[in-house]
Amino acid sequence: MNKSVTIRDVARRAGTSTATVSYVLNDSRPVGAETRERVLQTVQELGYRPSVIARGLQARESRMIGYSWRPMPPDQFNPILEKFIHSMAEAAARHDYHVLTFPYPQPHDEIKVYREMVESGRVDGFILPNTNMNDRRIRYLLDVDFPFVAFGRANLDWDFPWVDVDGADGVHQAVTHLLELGHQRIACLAWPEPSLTGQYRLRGYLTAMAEAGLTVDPAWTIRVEYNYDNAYQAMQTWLALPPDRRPTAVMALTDLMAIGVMNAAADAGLEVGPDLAVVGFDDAPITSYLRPSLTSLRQPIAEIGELVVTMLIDLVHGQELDPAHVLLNPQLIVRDSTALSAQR
Amino acid sequence: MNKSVTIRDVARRAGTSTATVSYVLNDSRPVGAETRERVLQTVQELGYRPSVIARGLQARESRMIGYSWRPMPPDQFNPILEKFIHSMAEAAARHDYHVLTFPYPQPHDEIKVYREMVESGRVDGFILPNTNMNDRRIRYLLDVDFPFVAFGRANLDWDFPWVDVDGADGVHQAVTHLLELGHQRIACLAWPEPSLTGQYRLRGYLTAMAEAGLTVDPAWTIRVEYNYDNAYQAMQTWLALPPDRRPTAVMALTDLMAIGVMNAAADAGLEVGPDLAVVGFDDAPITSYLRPSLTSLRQPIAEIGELVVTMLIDLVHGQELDPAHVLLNPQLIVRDSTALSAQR
DNA sequence: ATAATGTTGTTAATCGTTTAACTTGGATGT
DNA sequence: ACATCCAAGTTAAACGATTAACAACATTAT
Repeated sequence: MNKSVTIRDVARRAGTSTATVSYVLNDSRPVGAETRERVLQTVQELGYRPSVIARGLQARESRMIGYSWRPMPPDQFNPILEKFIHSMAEAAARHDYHVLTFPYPQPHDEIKVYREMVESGRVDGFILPNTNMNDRRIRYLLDVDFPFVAFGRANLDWDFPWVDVDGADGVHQAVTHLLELGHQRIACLAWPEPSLTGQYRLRGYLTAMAEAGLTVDPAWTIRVEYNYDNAYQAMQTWLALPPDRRPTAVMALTDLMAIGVMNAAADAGLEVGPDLAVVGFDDAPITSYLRPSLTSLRQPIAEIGELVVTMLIDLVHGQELDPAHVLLNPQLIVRDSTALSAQR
Repeated sequence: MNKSVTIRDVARRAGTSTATVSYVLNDSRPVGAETRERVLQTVQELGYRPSVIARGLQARESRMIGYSWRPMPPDQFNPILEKFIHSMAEAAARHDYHVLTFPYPQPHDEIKVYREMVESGRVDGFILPNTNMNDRRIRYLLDVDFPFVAFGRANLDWDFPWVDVDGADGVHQAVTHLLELGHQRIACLAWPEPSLTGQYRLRGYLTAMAEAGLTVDPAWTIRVEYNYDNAYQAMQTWLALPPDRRPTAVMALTDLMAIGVMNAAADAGLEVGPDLAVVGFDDAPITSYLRPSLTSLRQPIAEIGELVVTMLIDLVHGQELDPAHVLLNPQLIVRDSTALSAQR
């Protein structure tokens, strides 16, 4: 690890003061053409690069964006994480920022960990995923007035910048698609009450059904914690309903739950597609390789990653956010799990 | 964003010098009990927390670990990334380090991006995934003597610290399992020649077959670029072989390729498991939900993440690495895709 | 001719820590 | 009684940049 070259080395070798070197490098004040050339030349020769730390101290900034996500249990997957981080990292790099990932805090330690980051000057702002009502992280950051942009919404009366996917619209699209296919008894495999995202998505289901003038059998909505087994069992519950109440289509709030539904149906001898339509949410890469392939809702993850980061950087620079709230529509990707006739 | 409180504020309020505050906080020199108490008290009151940037400047360190991975195309998935980053972030945090993720450089820009990180003092070291022979990143970091730990191996004559999963052992385990089930015509769906990981895994196949005294039909090894379609087509090629040369089992080098194989077989009317055994690699969460569920090799990802980070931190602190090279065995998870009789 | 202005450079303070070197006053040893 | 040593502080110099304030000199205006 070779001793790193500092601005002083450059100045000495170029026969100028460090100030001049700095002015040249940052174009922050005119410098005589000749001197300028000499400095640039020397910078090249020595391979000098300013220390981001020293710069950070002077400018009181870290040029780091904090990001922490709720890790999945080993039997589940997060189909969007990779793309999300990567698009954030890319957008950040374009502005000379970087993404700092830190472990998700234990339930009641959130504040402690975030506070640490804030007070030690580790980061200039945060991107917050997995938001929910009364989110303690949001509450804290609002209280101390620290820059952040959320991926997801929270309390309506909290004013903070966010970007979110319109789950209601997505599910509405999907259910409308099912209705157009002729389905009437459509079920929705939802999440427990407290999940805000779950609420929005469920609302999309309910409004689509209402718009179609259909009465929704309460049995068609089952709320379960997010995992495979719960989804599998939920489908079994539906299969046990009398034929005239049994759903012919299921809207599942995630792909993994949709897979549970598909497998339960297949195990009961149904053919997914013709006998039972299934739609998922997230459009995980695996969906297209499943048999049958799974109709799902694709979130514009790359766009969101890019957006939250550029918004955050604007915010850090003290700018007002033009739209401080952005709601993006997911895209319905129709595959075989909602096909009326057998595939292949 | 409240004006942050500095060590000077603490010193003034506690009626001492900043040096004393620093000594108290770092336990770097004895301080009188009374003064010590007063300082700690004041730190509490003001909620003071040292600036990591100022510290970094003084100590010439960033306490950041750089990590960049090759992103997957949208139709593929990286089943281990999330767990890996998270375990790294966790291990790092325990030592007051953090993980900085940056976008994967374009093929010939690797050095540029890494050099930037090194020379600007952004990070104190790197974790390098997706290594390969003649890896430019490794070559560069070795040349400038900058700390890093690789997840994966490279040229045998390059001396650098790494942790890797023993792909040869993993595939050997799997093929042995297939042999024990009575399979003799076992195929291997491999990667193009240049992939070092691919070479190791393929070797495991060849040695297992050799140990069993079986002659390997050259047609049983097909090398393809990593994706679903190529795997699907490879299986079709095998199915077109005359019955006495047609494989009854396939070892695929990744789960996604295994899925391609399974689907091609199913489409050809075979029942995966009884008619054709399939084994994958990585044990993606999805494997257990596939029909049939997929036998696969699980890598100890969390352990690796923890290991590479602690090794790197030792390295950064100038310590010699006890074992500078660690080879971990994957674990074979047997599921239905290698079951002899139909499932359920 | 003199003042005002512009150009190009330097000096030195600053950001928030750490830490080597110094001060002070008391205790200890002979 | 006097040198020595120790304990417990403080002072000030880094670390590597940025930048306000100043200086020197040339140019232009009056």
